Amino acid sequence: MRKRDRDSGQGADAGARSAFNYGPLQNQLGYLLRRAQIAVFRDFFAVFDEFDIRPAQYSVLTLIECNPGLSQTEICKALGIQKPNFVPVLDALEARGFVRRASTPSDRRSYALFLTAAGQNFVRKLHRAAAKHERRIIERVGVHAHDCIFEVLRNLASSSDEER
Amino acid sequence: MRKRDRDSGQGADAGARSAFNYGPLQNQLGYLLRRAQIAVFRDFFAVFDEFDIRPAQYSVLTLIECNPGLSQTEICKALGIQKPNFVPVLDALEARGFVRRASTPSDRRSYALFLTAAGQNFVRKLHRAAAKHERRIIERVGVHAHDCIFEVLRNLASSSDEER
DNA sequence: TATTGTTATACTCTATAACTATA
DNA sequence: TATAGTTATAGAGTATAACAATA
Repeated sequence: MRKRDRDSGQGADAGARSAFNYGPLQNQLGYLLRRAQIAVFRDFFAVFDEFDIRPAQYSVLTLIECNPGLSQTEICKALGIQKPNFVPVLDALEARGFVRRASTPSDRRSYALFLTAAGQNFVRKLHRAAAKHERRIIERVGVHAHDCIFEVLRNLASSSDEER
Repeated sequence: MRKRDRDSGQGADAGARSAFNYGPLQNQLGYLLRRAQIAVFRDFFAVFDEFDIRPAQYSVLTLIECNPGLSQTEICKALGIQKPNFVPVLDALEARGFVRRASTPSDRRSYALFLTAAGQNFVRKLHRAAAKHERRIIERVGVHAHDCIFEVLRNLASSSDEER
């Protein structure tokens, strides 16, 4: 069965655009941001399915790759994760042999985090998948729009950093 | 390999801008979209705190307001919510006297949803708060960027509608 | 047989308090 | 005393199977 074009048969609305009136929601950034993020993550999951990796795990691996030796607290701060919630995430990545908790001589409370050789190899594959995913998005919205939106999103995202 | 030269003695990084290297994440829409959405929702919560209303509840009230008489299934379709998850959401709004489940004569399985008078009054207050929230965002990113980003976000969001 | 609203359930994500071992 | 990592726990959000009433 098709969509159930509730507003009778006008061919004008040919694209079978959603028949609902979203009112003020249509002009509210928060709502659109959430819907867009869900849609983009859906594509992310499709591309990363074969690797059994979630967005948060990918960002953790990338951050450790680009900043070897960071502590757990620092990674948490960088990604906006709570320390207690980060423990099982890291445990899983360590159990799969991608990350190493190295004890630090200077402060025996904390660990310095590193990718293993397997982890480095793995994250390179992930980056290739991520690039493919990103190309699909650019193809959809256009290069110019893609560039333009980044500036705005970085601006918005940084507003939450400020209050810390 | 370099060993944590990050926190040598830098006064150079005066702005205390984040000292982390985000690598490829900086150029990935999914990551930025998530961070931006979290930041925007944080402001939403601040503005809506006094009303004890969450984003999903606000969107439900708005959709019923703009489309009186819709069934639960239709609301779910419009907002991308699973039917079982929608039941407690609606229960709460009904318990607070904002929404009415009206039995429909034509199909006795389904309810037609309407706002009560109190609900209509309440949602108007919410819209005013939402407008205030939106003005804060526009003030931050600029009118032009705000307009530009909407087009792209709607495009992205609609990509998930298509596959249903 | 199919659909509407519902219950039950499970899994993820997120948030907070409190513990331990170090500092 | 303060901090790093950890444990336990509780609350949202999300997903699926299955049921009763109705179509």
